[in-house]
Amino acid sequence: MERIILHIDVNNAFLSWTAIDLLRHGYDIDIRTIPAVIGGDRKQRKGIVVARSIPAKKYGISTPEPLYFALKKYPKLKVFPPNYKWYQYMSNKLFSYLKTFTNEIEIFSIDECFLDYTSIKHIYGNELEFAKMISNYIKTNFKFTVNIGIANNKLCAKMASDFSKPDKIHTLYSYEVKDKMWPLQVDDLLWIGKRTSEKLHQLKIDTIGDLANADVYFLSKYFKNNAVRMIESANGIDDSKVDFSERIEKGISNEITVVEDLIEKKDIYNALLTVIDKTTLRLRKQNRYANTVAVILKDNKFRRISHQRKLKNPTNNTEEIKVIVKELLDEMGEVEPIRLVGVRLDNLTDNVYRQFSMFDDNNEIEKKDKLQKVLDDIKEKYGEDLRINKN
DNA sequence: TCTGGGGTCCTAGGACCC
DNA sequence: TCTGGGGTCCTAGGACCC
Repeated sequence: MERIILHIDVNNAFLSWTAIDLLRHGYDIDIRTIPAVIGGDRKQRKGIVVARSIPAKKYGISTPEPLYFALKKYPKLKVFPPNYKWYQYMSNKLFSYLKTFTNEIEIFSIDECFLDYTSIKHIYGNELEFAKMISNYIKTNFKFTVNIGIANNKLCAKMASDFSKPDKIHTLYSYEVKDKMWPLQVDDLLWIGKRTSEKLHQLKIDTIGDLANADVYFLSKYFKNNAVRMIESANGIDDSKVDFSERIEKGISNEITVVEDLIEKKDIYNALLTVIDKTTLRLRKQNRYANTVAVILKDNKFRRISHQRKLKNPTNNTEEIKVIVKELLDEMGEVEPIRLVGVRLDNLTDNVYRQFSMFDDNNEIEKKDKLQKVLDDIKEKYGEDLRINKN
């Protein structure tokens, strides 16, 4: 039996959700109807456009582009800060509603998901009618709009939801791929990013149809194992399942752009300390442990440098990770002025299987973990910004 | 005053083992 | 004065998504 997959995508999610937030607080303009963007603080060097309204798009404003450029294109542009907690709330509201129909929903990001309609079609009937129904419900009750793509697999459903916006429902059934997808630029195909599309254009592969009919041996010379996947995608072939199991992150990371470039190693390390606190706390909240620790830096020329280390024993202890981060940072030697510092904890496991060596003091390790728990509890109680004075 | 932050997956090359 | 081949693990960096 052929599968029926829906891809549901919130139109201009962050901007729409901020618009709703503003309206409910008495703001008299719906920022979806004027040239407006959601953007970071330029003084904090976070000045990029995260989302833009459709009127802003008409001035050529795109995402993610520096706010500086966006304002040059349209100086009267309205800029609003992001509110991620609110976005998460709206996101949950949407997904909870969709889960009243089926649990076969894969949350792809904060504002989009796949829904496997195959097994509920006999209950709710024709998928197009169903899509219209949920689309209307969301618009009426949640005050934002979505695009819905309907297809026989995830890839085509996602491609379809992207066709034209906002508040639209598109189908891209397998038999429609040739007519609806092949004429599009190869750049529009999922998983074909900037680098790959540049290479493809050099090879005179410009449309998705060109790629669909390209010779796999020819393409393998340039894209290795990817070539097969790319050609399959262009033909609208995708066997991947809607994965509705609870998503467990493989690794967690935090990074922060610093206000002024850091030159001294000790300043870089100090900036990393705050990041480590944040990341390790997240890890402990999940009751998990990291087997790999990585330090990530971005220099003033926007080059990323990273060093990582696989650990002998998994840990989620802040102090232990600080020591490793320090060592990794020292390993990196001389670096250019640094604008971003980050930490990534990888290869996460649920249980600590500590291989205590006979030289380790088990009591010491247990004490450390207990102290960590006490500190976490204090932070929980008094807020994360509390800094404990060490004497 | 130009360029965020959080993820996943892949690859090339080196180390090391048999 | 020659020097394999396969496999696994690890690291650094790149590409992609939102």
